[in-house]
Amino acid sequence: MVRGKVQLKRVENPIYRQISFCKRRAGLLKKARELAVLCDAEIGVIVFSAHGKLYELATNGNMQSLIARYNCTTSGTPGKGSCKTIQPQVAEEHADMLKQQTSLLLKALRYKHGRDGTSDLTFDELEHLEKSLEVWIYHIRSTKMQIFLQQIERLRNQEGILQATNQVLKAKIWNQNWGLLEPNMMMPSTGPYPLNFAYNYCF
Amino acid sequence: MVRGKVQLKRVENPIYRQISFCKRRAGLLKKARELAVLCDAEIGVIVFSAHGKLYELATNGNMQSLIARYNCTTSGTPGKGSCKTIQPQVAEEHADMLKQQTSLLLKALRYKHGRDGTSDLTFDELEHLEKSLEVWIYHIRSTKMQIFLQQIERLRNQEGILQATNQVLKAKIWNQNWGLLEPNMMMPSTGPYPLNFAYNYCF
DNA sequence: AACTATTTATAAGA
DNA sequence: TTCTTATAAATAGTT
Repeated sequence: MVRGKVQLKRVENPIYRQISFCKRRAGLLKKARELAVLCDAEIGVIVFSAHGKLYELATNGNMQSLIARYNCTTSGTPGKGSCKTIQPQVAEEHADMLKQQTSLLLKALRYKHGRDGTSDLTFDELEHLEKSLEVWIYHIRSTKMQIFLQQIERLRNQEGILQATNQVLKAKIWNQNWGLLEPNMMMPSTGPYPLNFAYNYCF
Repeated sequence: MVRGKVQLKRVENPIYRQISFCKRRAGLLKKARELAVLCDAEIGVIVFSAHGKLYELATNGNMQSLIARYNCTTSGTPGKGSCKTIQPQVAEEHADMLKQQTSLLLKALRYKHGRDGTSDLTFDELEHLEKSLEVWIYHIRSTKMQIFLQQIERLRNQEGILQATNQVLKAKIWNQNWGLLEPNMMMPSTGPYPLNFAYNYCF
């Protein structure tokens, strides 16, 4: 039985802590379900036990769509700090290299052009040009493949959340079109929804 | 006072529903905080009222990191269904176009090459080649710019969540390296963490 | 898992 | 809204 008020501190006995965790977790999820039904709310609860086990509840049946809605609602206040990425640097290097080779080829062609149809380019120069072209093609292909492979992997990972985001955004747009929500919902100030919609949908 | 058991159905009177919502929401968040402290759990609660207002609790102080951890933990079971994207199609078309022009240019160079250093290409043919090259460059640049612009926008949107993901994953890797977690945590079967880490970090 | 003495939450009233 | 209070619900410790 309960002896005195519960102290708001970690239960030290690991057995009791585990029992408490089970009971209170069940209680929390029950409360969440009740709140959702009684008050017409949409609720998500994520619980990680001390050992990393995940328990979850999404009253709409889909945690991803709830997270998507959460991200949409909070999109006006994105996390600060810079996210250093590797890929853009690599692609930038490739781009610079391609630009150099482009100008080289154009220069060679213009040189030939200036000679009024007759070529001064030697066999070796042409061979060099061909090799450059092949290197160029190689880099274009490898860059393209890199991008595609990463796109595919990323899309696979993000598929669910983007779909859910789109559902939420489509619902918002539908509601906007039909004017079923109050004005502040029709023109939310928390984020540029059509922009996010486009980017999330396309990418 | 409470009269009889509460029926698990929507409170019809909107005034009472609103009052119930406030009280029960406060209760739910309190329970969540208690569970987190008493039982050493990490908990996130997201509540959307019927009118779309957001209330949230993340016991670690950062909902994004919790969502990131959630996504990592559930990454073994991604949402089904296809996410149609526009960008890959566009890029594929560009790629095909580039491939055609590449083979065209190589063919022209090989033809010239076969003539043993002397050019049979007329001024018009060279002009055509130069124009093709310029079109090629234009498409490379526009494709590249498209990709970069979308990358930038997407990175801006995803910055926060990816950072948080990385924190969680780095922590996992650190724990793996130092063996602080039990074996099943050191080699989780729910997803390829290093792979996800790499992709999230790079892209 | 089940029990039960208590604490805690909360619906309705003020 | 906030406080009060009667009652339902949750749960800590035990079995």
